Amino acid sequence: MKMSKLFVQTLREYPSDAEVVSHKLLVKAGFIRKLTSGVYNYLPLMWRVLKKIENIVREEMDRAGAQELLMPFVQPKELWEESGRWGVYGKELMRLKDRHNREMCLGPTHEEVITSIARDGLKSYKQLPVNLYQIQSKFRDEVRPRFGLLRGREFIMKDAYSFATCQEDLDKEYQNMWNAYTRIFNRCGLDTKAVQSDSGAIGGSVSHEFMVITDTDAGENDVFYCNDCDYSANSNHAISKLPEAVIDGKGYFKEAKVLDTPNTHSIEELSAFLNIPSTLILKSLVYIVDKKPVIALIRADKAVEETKLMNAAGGVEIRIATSEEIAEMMEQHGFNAVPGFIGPKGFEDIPLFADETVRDMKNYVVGINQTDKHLVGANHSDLGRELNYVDIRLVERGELCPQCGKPLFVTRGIEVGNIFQLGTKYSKPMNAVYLDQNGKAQPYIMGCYGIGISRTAAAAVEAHYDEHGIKWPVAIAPYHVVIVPVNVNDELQMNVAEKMYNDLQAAGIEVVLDDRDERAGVKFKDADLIGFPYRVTVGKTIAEGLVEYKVRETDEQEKYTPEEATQKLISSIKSVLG
RNA sequence: CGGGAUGUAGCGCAGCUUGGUAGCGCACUUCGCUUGGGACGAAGGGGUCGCACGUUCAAAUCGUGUCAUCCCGACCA
Repeated sequence: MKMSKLFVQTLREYPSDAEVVSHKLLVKAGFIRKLTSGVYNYLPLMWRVLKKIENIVREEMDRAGAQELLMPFVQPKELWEESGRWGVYGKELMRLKDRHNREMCLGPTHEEVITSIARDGLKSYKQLPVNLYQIQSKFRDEVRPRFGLLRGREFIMKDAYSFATCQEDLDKEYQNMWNAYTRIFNRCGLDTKAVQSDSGAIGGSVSHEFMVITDTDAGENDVFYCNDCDYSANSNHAISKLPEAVIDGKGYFKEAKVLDTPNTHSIEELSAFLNIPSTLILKSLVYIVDKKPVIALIRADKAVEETKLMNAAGGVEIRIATSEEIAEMMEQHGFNAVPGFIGPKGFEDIPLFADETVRDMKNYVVGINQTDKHLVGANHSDLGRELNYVDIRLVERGELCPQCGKPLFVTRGIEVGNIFQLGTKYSKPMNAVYLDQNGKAQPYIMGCYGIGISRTAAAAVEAHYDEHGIKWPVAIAPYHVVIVPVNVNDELQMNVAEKMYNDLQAAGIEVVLDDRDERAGVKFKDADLIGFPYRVTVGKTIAEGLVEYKVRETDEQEKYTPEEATQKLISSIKSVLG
């Protein structure tokens, strides 16, 4: 490709609306342009990158035995009613009506459609297991799109769905996809970590997310990991061991009694007033899950992880209750205490979840719904109901690995892929069944596996850049090499540059010849910004028969004859591409 | 949806307080000059000032409304 004809407009300045590196650089270097909020044009350079990622994904999925298909972008409401998600998916589901007033949606994911395909086509156990995938644009009407391609509303995704007759086959396919994902991200030049995660609205039980680790704002997830073993998890799913703590207050309280605790609205104030560690206080928190109140009990020095509580309560939406809502709840139950003095007793009709940290607490302090009073020396028998224990605790820095007991570390990550075990979450309600050996109808055991193609591209930029621009990994770079003749009016320089250009192209290398009549500085700036992995400069040293060879990633720089440089480029690039 | 801001040429911005010919830098076109890290000179092209209504002799500028975009909090590839 001749640079003079390449459709690209690099900018001198960063766009004013971009926050994160990948967004700034992709716009400045002329890869993308925003069309409307969260929706981007993929310009020719970007499209080449995306196609390369797609092809890597395609090759590895095919190699793993999956079959590609393509499903519609628009889906009918009826299917979503079958799965029960029309009502629960929320506003991210872009709903629309056709001219006959039939309700439709833009596909944010395709469990429903693939399940309907499967139940029509997979009638016998002899056809299973099967894994079907597609690469397609998705639309999710995100509340707040941001970070350019990292969180667009429209984005390109590879989504795969597996169907099996038993858990064992699902486990096998799950591992198979895990291995494929590891190969895919490696080939894309990305280091990823597979972390345990919450399964969210898509549902299911076991799931992992593939994270590109990046300690910048672009990483929207907190990842806890252990350096001594393989444990790692998204913060919404992480568990930990806690250091030893005082959880029996018998040294402080001889018997259970109500004590005046004036103005102790916070845990800090209460523990200071009573002169006890906060680990002896039982904290009662009120959340609103799907518009209904839920009480969470947890040891007072710890915080609640809302996603865990939401899952325990079986909801899809959670937030902490407002003080007005708490006041209303108090009133309905004949109390008038303010937040800070809430206790579980007297709210027997409200669902209650006690964190595991509560299980072994004894002779502790708890609110009794009376302002300026607490019950001290309390035990579970004083709470007025049986406690059901569940882990709803937010893991924090400094806690210990649940597997090996060493300290956990935390970092930020960009989620570029995930794998879920769905089980029969969709096949059962949608009556998607096959006949087993005994002729009996059985629902498929399903899994689903996603990769954000456009997000992976952006994550690659987050992981590979410097102050001059992008440093694309060779495997996904829009072009491998740029040849820069310093002076296009110098016949010798141009002849050498064109010969190398032709030779490299003949060898299957993707190369751009910067034939613009610009000063060298302009061409170098653009080459660095766009991020060509290799640059060859044909300048004055051609008089001695030498050209300059430069590697963008490492800044390694050498002088070679044109023939040597050509050979070196071919062998370096071929060794990466395999 | 709450809270904060911004809409003026492809990009980045000034002008608005105090109403009167729409400006600057980059990019683009032509010519000259220059050619190893975003040169220089000259001459050009390009704008419904987000939109609507209002006030006024006159609105980018004042008022009302509306739309869009961005940033901070709850979702997810």
